[in-house]
Amino acid sequence: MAGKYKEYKSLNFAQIGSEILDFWKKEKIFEKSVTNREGAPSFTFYEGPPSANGTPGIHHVIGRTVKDIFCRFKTLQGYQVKRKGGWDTHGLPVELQVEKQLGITKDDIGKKISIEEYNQKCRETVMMYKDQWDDLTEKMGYWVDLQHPYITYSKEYIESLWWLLKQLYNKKLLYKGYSIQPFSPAAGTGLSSHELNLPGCYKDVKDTSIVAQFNIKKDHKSDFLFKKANADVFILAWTTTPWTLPSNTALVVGEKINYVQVNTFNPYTFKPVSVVLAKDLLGKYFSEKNKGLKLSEYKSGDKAIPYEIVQEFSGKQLIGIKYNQLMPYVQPLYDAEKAFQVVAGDFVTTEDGTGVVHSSPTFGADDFRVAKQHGIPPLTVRDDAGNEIPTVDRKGKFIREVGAKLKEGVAKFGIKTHKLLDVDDFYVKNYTNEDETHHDYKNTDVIISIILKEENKAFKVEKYEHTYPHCWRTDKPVLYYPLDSWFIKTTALKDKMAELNKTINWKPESTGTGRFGNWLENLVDWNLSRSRYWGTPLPIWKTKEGQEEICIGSMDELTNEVQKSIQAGIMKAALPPEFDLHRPYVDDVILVSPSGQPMYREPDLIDVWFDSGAMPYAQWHYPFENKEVFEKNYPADFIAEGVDQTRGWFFTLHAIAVMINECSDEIKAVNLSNGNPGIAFKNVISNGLVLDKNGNKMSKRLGNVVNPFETLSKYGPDLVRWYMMENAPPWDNLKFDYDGIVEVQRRFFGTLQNTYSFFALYANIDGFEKDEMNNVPASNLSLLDRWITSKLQSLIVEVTKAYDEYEPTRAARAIQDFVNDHLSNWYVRLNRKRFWKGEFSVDKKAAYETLYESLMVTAQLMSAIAPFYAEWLYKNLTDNIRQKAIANKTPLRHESVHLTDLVKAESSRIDMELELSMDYAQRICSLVHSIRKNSKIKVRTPLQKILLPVLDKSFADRIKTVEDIILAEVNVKTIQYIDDTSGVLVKKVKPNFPKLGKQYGPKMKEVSAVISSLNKEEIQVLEKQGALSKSGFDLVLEDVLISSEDIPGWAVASEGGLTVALDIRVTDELKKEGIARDFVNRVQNLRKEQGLEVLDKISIEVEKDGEAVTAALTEFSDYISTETQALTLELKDSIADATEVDMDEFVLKVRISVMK
RNA sequence: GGGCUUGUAGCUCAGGUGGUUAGAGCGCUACACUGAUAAUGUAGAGGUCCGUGGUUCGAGUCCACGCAGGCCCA
Repeated sequence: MAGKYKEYKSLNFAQIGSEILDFWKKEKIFEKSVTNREGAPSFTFYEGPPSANGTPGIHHVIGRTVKDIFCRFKTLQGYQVKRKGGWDTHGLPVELQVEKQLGITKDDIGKKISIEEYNQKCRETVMMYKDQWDDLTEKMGYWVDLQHPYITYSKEYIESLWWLLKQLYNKKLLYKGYSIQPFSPAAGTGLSSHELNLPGCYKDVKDTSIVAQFNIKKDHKSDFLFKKANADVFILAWTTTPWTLPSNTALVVGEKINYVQVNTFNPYTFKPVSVVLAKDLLGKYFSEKNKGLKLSEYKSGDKAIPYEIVQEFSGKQLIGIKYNQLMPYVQPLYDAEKAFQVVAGDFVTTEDGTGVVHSSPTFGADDFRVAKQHGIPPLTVRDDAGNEIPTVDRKGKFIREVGAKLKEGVAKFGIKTHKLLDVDDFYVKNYTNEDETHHDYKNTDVIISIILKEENKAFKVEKYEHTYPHCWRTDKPVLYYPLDSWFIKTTALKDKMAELNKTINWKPESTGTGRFGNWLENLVDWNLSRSRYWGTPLPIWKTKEGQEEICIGSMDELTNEVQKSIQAGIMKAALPPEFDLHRPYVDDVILVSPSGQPMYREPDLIDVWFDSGAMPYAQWHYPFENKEVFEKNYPADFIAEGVDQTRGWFFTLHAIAVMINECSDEIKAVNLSNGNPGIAFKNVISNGLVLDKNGNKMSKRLGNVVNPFETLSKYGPDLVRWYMMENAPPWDNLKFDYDGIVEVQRRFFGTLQNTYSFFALYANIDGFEKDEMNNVPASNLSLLDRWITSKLQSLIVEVTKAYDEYEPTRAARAIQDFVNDHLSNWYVRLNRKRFWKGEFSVDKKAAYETLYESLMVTAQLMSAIAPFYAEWLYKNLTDNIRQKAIANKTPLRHESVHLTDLVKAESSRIDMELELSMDYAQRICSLVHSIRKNSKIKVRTPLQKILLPVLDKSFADRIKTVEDIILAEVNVKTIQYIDDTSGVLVKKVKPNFPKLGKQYGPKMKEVSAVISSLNKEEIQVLEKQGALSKSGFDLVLEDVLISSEDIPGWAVASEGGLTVALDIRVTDELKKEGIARDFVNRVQNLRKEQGLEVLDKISIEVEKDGEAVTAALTEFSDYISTETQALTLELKDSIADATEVDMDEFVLKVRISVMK
């Protein structure tokens, strides 16, 4: 014998984890799983790079389990799955961590610390927790190439990024524009969102707020407003920043908000006006107590102003309406015909103001975005150099054109100010430290409101307290201000992106169509610029005046340009070979323009999301190296990350892929040959969050954070992985509960382990050894063997389908149901005797082989989710025949389950009829058990018969094939099939609602009443002739569902259309047999108590006790002897040292002894 | 505020296209079984299917409006 199957007293899943891990490492199984498939079709997976400057958490375990599952399964299916690890190394989090470590701020960079030192520190810090990450990756069994990862800060990676950017640049998809960002005029610098979140930045301040009147132009769209108006019609819009009113170019309403038109009077000029505002905000401006006042009776100057609501309508009706510019000081530079109209925006609320938002595209991010979407121009002018600038300069002061108009207004309306204000004195906030305590001091907002009041353009002016951000350096108010930025023109390919998105298989679908799809529809250009230090530099050089520029797309190109620069006498020396592309070195490179001017690099870095989104190309240093590898692995078949990556990595991958397909002929050719319409990934799973067991977010503050390392080492990786996949689909949030892991262990792994132990125990006793070359022919398999084999084949089909459809939960549950319900609780339980009884026959061999195959295939199917235990199981099943398998080149020659080829389902071995029959058998047994239970008759007492109502012949035929199994399982002698001829069966009918509903609809109640009223004869007619007319309804057989009535006088149970009756009369004969079986049970218990081996033979002595017992033991003595391995069974008058055994109804004295 | 999403037994989850007794596992209780025994079977208790309206002969399922949680974005 080559070797026994290993038997285990107890099982430690964590220990299995570490043992298998050692095996994998020692034998390089992961490496082999990739190299083994050389030449096979490739399945491409892209690893989204984590950042190693934070520690990994439990949520990384679920994300990486999802990734790992499909890579492993595809390998099992025969694909080659290369998976390169990667690290995200740039960006703000790294910078912040360094600043925290060094105790510095951004301001100190270039002063206390050089950019060079700072970036060096970033480079060191970024891999701070790499060891922990690698450790987690390994321990949880996530197979990814950690030896050759891509690193986003590497020179090669950056070169690929530059190449990509240059492709975009060449097609004019990379351009310089502006975006609205927080800006501090006092400090003269932009602020990051992080800086705005510093404590104390948001302060409560009192500002002048204005509800301004925007005068509507009459046209076909606005006509409905003029029909009800008594005067000019105005839309009311509220602002807390009156200084933005001169640059207003649009009004924004909510499409779903309800608005009203009100005829009333202006409270400052007392002129009649007709105003439009949100219905919900009416009460803010019109007092209920003035409701009764008549408009006709109003006299100028009256404090109580009458009003009349003349109509109500939705915001939708206001869209497209034009109005006269409120403060016509400066005209738009372009698209003037689009300016000054009403548009819809999703950010409009009815919490404050008027339900209408005044929009100034140059000074508000929302405003800017909405204006872009609707093609509304900003209000800008050209400066002396010809650049487009907003109406407020970088010092926070109105430009002269506006200043001049304001100065006129001050003079015209005689506004008193603390000093003479000239055209250059109108600062929008007090940035010049004017004396605010001066009694005539008026800030610009106040001056604007006075002018508007005088001009009948202000409906209400009041001080308003709100929180407003301030610059942490200067303590002065921040402005939202247009700042230069480089953009990728994603809007140019917006439709293409949306269209191609439809070719991507999203799990769950809603993330793709909803979250991602909607996001694409509302796409704005991608702001690429970051004013930082540690990141990929923008490869664009410009002359001082900005007339000439160049975008560099490779190291060669840069070297070349530097050479030119040296020749022009600008640069002194060529770049060293190890030249670092980061700041500050790259900033020292000064190139020369065609006209001989020096060109300086644009100081921006690019958004780190571009780094990660470019990984399909940059991970291979494409197109400078590895072209073939890239071509073979583009696009990805599969990616997976958290749902929070939807607008992050998922977007940048998609956006870059779609754009580069348009920009690069090379990529286009690759896509063409790969049949790729231009996407970066075909299938994507976006997994949910991991919450604590109560559904709360994990946080350090709440102290409910689950440590992944502790969890893995306590339960072992497989239990954790299985639990995460089996419990709920990964895209649902997971309520992480240790109890769930314990349950998985007991319910699934425990059962599977028991099944293996059972196999090993008896296989070793019988000396069974798997022989791949010599299997029992199918014709020698028992019914149950064929059944579980069929189930197993069906399982392969089902699990393969689930994995192919990226449904890991369905796969896990199917495997689990197979093992628990079918393999363990039915096949093994019903077959136990076959394994321990008798000689090593063909039938016994068939049983071993069937169970063996079930376990082996289970190991394969589960190996993607629980790779360690599956490996362990596989090795226990196959290690002893490895050498033979290698010699014979049979499937089990592989040392690891992860190197095997998945067994293919054979349809010839699937027997759906049998599966169906067995399903009936299981259900009938359950019903009989339930009757026994209710009648208090234990299973050891045999019963005479089961009555089974038969409604159609095929049902009876099915049951007959599994009759023996049912009878043995529930200890009953026969099944009697009863049909119409028996006279016992009473049929009843029920309406077949789905069918009838379509036909009768509203008459449903009548029909079902008629059907319920059918008597026995009528049912018979319907059944025989297939049709019946009653009460005006023509019924056919398909209109009803026939089932069996309870059988009078019998113990009956029914469930799901299946009815079973049981003869519960216990005859003397049955009673005796029951006693014999009880006796066997007691003897077995004694054997066990006395610690006998399974193979020990015994002799039994029993003290005589009444007729019934004597008769039972005599009559069934052969049976008893066989069951208990007794050589003799003697009835004696008295026995010394006898054990008293309780037989429920009486006590027997028994002695057993071992026979040598 | 917007987009997406979740809400079914004490807990974790199933419940194509609407069809009349809403299921499983765990947990709990009781009984049984016993050559897998730290396993197994059966039964019992446990539900306003988040709420309110609507469509329909019929709604856990479809629609509308809410409520509560989550994510992303403002």
